[in-house]
Amino acid sequence: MLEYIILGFLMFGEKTGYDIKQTMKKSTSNFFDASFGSIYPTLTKLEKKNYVVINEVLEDSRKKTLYSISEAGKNIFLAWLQQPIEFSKTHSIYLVKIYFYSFISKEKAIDLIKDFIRDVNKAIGELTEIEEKSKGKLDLYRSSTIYFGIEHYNSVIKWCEELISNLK
Amino acid sequence: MLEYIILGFLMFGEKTGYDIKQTMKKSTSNFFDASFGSIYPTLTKLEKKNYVVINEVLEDSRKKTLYSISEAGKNIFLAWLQQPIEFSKTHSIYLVKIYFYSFISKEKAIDLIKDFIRDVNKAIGELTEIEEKSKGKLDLYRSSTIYFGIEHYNSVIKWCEELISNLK
DNA sequence: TAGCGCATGTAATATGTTACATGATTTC
DNA sequence: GAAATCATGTAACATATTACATGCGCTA
Repeated sequence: MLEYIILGFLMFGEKTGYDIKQTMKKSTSNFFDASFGSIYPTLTKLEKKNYVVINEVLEDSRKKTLYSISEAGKNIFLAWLQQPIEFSKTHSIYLVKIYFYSFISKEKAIDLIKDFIRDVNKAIGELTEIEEKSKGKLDLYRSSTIYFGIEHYNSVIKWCEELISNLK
Repeated sequence: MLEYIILGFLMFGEKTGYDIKQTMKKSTSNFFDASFGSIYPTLTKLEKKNYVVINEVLEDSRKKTLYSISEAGKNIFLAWLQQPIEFSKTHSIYLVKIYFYSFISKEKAIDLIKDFIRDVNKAIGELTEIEEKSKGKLDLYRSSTIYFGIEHYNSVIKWCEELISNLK
């Protein structure tokens, strides 16, 4: 999976491993993120498969390893992209915990859910900031996914609040 | 994670590994699921830690390995449950793909999104069936998570439709 | 008697995170 | 001169999936 996503980011232009991590943080992190510990080994793997090409440069007196996508890389990326969207059920650990809340007191449950709402609101704030900054810079698809994140988190909060009011 | 979730299911009563899988399918699979290949080894691990107790029985001339939660198991489960809900960003692979749709034609993108909507609708149908069957049988928390799934999928469809209409 | 559901389990494989390790450059 | 950011990478560890392997009991 990560292989394709990295290729996707390289479709927008050559990048270092560090750049990829930054781009993820500022764009897909609300629905997909990866660590350096997976990005660098994946880039090495992609290079061995000849899907990316390495270009060592000295930029601003700082040496960088720039990766760019090869023709073969573009081909397999586009083939993947045109395959049906796999409908994978979203792994939401927060729901799992709430699922079992009948085993704790109502008051404790409400407190925990309220704390959670605070965290979700924080995430909305971060995403809104990203949305503001990227205004006009992104294509419809990319800006829609950010918008989706905000909408989704809002619906999570709404659901939490309804749950609390039903509990009372 | 799975360790706690299995303990949670055992809080409702003793179960076999197979039972746990079935229960997940009929309750949490829209936001959390596990395979036999992870359930059985986890049960063994929990037994070694003395968090569950094994009870080999012969039920309907069929031998079963029933697991029940121990006092120690209840304690660590409840301790986990009362800790703050970790706000983990949801991993949604479908969004990743759509994020890169600027690299395919608008027509192709619309077709793929429409196919996806069909799959999501199918999932809503399955969840609605589960909701119908469990009506009145579940506590507020558990029924809320099912309701959440339906609401969430509906919002995914709404978002997809808006995206399509914006594309046109 | 074939196939399905019940029931348990292992091995190979995939996939990724966290922590560690290093070192340069830039900003305060 | 300290701290933050840029930049790359490895090793230990965690976690889970898929495929395989096995076998019983029920039903069409």
